[in-house]
Parts: sequence; C-alpha cells; structure tokens
Amino acid sequence: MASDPHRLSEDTTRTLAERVFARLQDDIVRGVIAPGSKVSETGLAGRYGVSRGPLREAIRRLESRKLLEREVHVGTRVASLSFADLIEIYHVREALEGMAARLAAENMSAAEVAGLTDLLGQHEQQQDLREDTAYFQREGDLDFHYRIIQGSHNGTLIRMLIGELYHLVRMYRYQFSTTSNRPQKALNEHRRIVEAIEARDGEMAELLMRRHISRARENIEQQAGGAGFKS
Amino acid sequence: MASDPHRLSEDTTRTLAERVFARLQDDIVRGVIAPGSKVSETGLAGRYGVSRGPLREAIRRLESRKLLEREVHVGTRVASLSFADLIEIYHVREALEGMAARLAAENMSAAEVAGLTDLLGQHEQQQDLREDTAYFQREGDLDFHYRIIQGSHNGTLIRMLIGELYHLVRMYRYQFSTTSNRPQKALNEHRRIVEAIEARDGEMAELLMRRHISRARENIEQQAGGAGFKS
DNA sequence: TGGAGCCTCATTGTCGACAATGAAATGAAC
DNA sequence: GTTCATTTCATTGTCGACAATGAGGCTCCA
Repeated sequence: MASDPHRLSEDTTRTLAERVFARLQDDIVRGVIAPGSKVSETGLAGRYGVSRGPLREAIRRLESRKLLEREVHVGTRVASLSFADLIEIYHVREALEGMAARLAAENMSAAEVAGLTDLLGQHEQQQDLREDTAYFQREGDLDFHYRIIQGSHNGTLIRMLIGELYHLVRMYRYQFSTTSNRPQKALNEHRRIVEAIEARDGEMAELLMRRHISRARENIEQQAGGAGFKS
Repeated sequence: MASDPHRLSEDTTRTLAERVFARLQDDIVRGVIAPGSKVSETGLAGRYGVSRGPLREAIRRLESRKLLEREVHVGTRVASLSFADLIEIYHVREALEGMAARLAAENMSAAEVAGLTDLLGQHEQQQDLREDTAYFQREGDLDFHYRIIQGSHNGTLIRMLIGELYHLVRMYRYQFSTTSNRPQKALNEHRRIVEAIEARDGEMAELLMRRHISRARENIEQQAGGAGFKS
C-alpha cells in the first residue's frame, strides 16, 4: 500500500464507491481525519476526487459501522470513542472471542494451527530481540486475534468481529497510541491460548481467551484516568 | 397515486432515503419480496416512488445488514438464509444473549424488571387461553428477548443483536412460517430466566438463556430435514 | 447594550441524464 | 444442429444541477 495519501489508486477492478469507502475508512481508523471532526460531503468528494454520489454511499456504510455519526440536514462527523463505549466493546469482545477461541480449537485445520503457532513464534522472537515492540503491540496482536477469529469458521462471527467491531478497536489504538504496558504478559497469554488450541481443548481456549481480553480491559480501565476521553 | 399501497407515506419528518430504507427492510423481512429474488434499482425506485439516489443508499445499508447481496455491475438479490447461516446465527446469539441476560440481571432498573415480569404474565395468559399462539411465537417471543437485550444497557451489544442479527432471525421466521412445536417449554424457560433476573442472579440468568437458545437451535436442527433450505 | 426576528448562505437531500459494464439475443461459420 | 463471435440492450455506476433545510450573521428595536 504505497500510494499517495490523498488520491485513489488507479485500480479499476473495483467500483469507485468501494475504493473511496476503503480509503475513507482507513483515514478515519488511522486518525488522519481527526476523531470528532466534522466532515463535509463536498470536502471529502474533493479530497478523494469523486463526485458526491459514491461518497454518500461510502458514508452510509461507515455510518452503520459506527465510524461516522450523521445528523440529517446538519452533517457528518467522525466518531469519537468514549470511555464507556470502549469498555462496552471489550465486554462484547470477551463473549465473542471466547466463543471464537472455542470454535477455533474445535474447527481449525492442521495447517491453520501450524500457521498460528508460526505467527506466535515470530512474535516471541521479535519480543526476544526487543525490536519493533510497537509494531507487535499495534498490528501483531491484532493479527493473532484475527487468525483465531477466522479459525472459528463461523462466518457470522467473523463478520461481526472483524467486519465491524475491530475497526473501532483499531481506531481507539491509533487514537491513544496505546503501547501496552503488559506486552510480555499478553504474549504469555497468547502462548497458552495457542497451546489449548493445539490440544483441541475448546473449553480451555475459551476460558483463556476470555481472561486475556478481560485483563486487557482492566488494564484500560486503570489507565483511564490519564487519557483524554470524550467524557 | 396517493392510494397506492406501495407508495411511501407523506411523512415528511424523516428523510426520503430513511423511509425507503425502513420500507424496503420491512418488505424483505416479511417476505413480501421473495428471498433470493433479484431486484433492480429502477424497479424498486418505481415501486416506492423515489429516484435511484435514495434507493441506492437504502440498498447499501441493507447490504451491510446481510439482507441484500450485491454483485457489482450485475445486480442485487434478496438474501436467502442457508441452514448453515441460521445455525451460525444461533451460536452467536447464544454467546451474546447469554451475556445480555447476565448484564440485564445486574443492570436492569426495578421498573424494567417489573415491565419484563408484566410481559411474561401477558404471554402466560395468552398461552393459557390458547389464543393467538402464532402471534406469541412470532412476535411475542422476540419482544421478550428484545427487553432483556435492552436491559443489558450495553449499547454495542444492543446494536449488534437488535440492529443487525435479529432482522435475519425475523426473516427466517417469516420465510419458514415457524410455529414452534415447543411453545410451552419455551415459555417455561422464559419464566425461569425472569426469575433469575428478579433475583439479580446474573450467572444463573446467563446459564438459562444460553440453554434456552441452545435448545431452540437443536429444535431447528431436528426439523431441518423437511424444510427447503437453500442448500 | 442586549435580544428577537429576518436573511443569507453553505451544506445536505433529491433528481434526471449520461457512461460503462455484463448478459442475453442474433447471426454466421463449420 | 452446434458453437462461437458480435451486437444489442437492460442495468448498474457516476456525475452535475437543482431544491430544501438549518446554522450563523445582520439589522432593527426596546
């Protein structure tokens, strides 16, 4: 993805509306467009070089993903996660990803399990060398969770988590530049989850995943005082 | 023109796109437009008396709710739930509504609990009188679940369940005209869930709700042979 | 000086027209 | 008669223009 930040790629395979949707979502999640800021249709249309038609479609889709908030006849603004919102999301993640871990332990193919073990090994090596810790925390952690969710082989579950919730989680991470203060602990927890999946122990995988996410939530709750949350 | 049943009401409070969205969703969920049938933008635009602009926005929103399936440059068709899809949804419901029941037991106000008890009383009376059983099964059951979900006071959870999953559940119910063969059992299970909530026993409420939905799923799985599922 | 009402204007909502695409219909070659 | 290429043509994708709405500024009056 080495394209100009403000121009849609010349990829003609997909439709214009889809490209502007992906582009706009990325800009929102990464914080290129400030959370809470108001965006105008004409402004965005100019920014991405499209007319308002495709843009409005993208806005509607982002709206149903809670990345944009619209008020009729007034305007659209980028969502700004409140502390309460984030805690809510983590509670839902706990339930859904716990289920995903259980299903992954039951349904993952041998190749998928091997790939997961591989990924964990890479993370441990990075951690070992003390290199690129920020990368691990920001995207590597998500890769790990993505794999397990995909491994559930439940399309509805995958859609709800990866297709909807995780965009908000990612936006939050960019918004507060969270570099977890517990990377080593998180990595150990990942290790134990993988072991449970390798052993095809669904119950254990669910328990460990729930605890893992629960601890992450508690960590956020503790740090909450300092950060500048919406309210 | 004004008497055309398919024309949108003259309600000018909301925007045209929102009204056509609500209208189209209703027609899809209720099966007025046959599942799996192809719909054209011009056709729908004529049907609802709007131009293609607002209609396309409605289509995009229904698409993200999985009520419509679109193929670029080809067309849009009404979603048709496969058996596997439905089972997936029930698994997700089990996790999410179990959580909702626990949160409801913890967070519902006294007034909300009273209202829930009231609703259950009405259902038991209807059941007792053997009247309107179909109504109970189709909408009354959903009312019960809606209340508990709302009682969780978790906006994200409410959005995912009521804002997204339940439309599919409702569509399935209309599609197969399901008159549950276990209304009395289901009602008893509802009763026990309410008792757990009244006792503020979150763990028990979650357990009972999970079991309730799990049994409903098993019931569907047993009946599956006869019905004409997509594949 | 302060406030109420009016007006202006930027922004959103809606529409019809044109371009691009894919699928069905037509016809020619074997 | 079958198959393949070509050509239509209906349908979707995109655009610019017009209408409607609400926010902010301006004037006027007490």
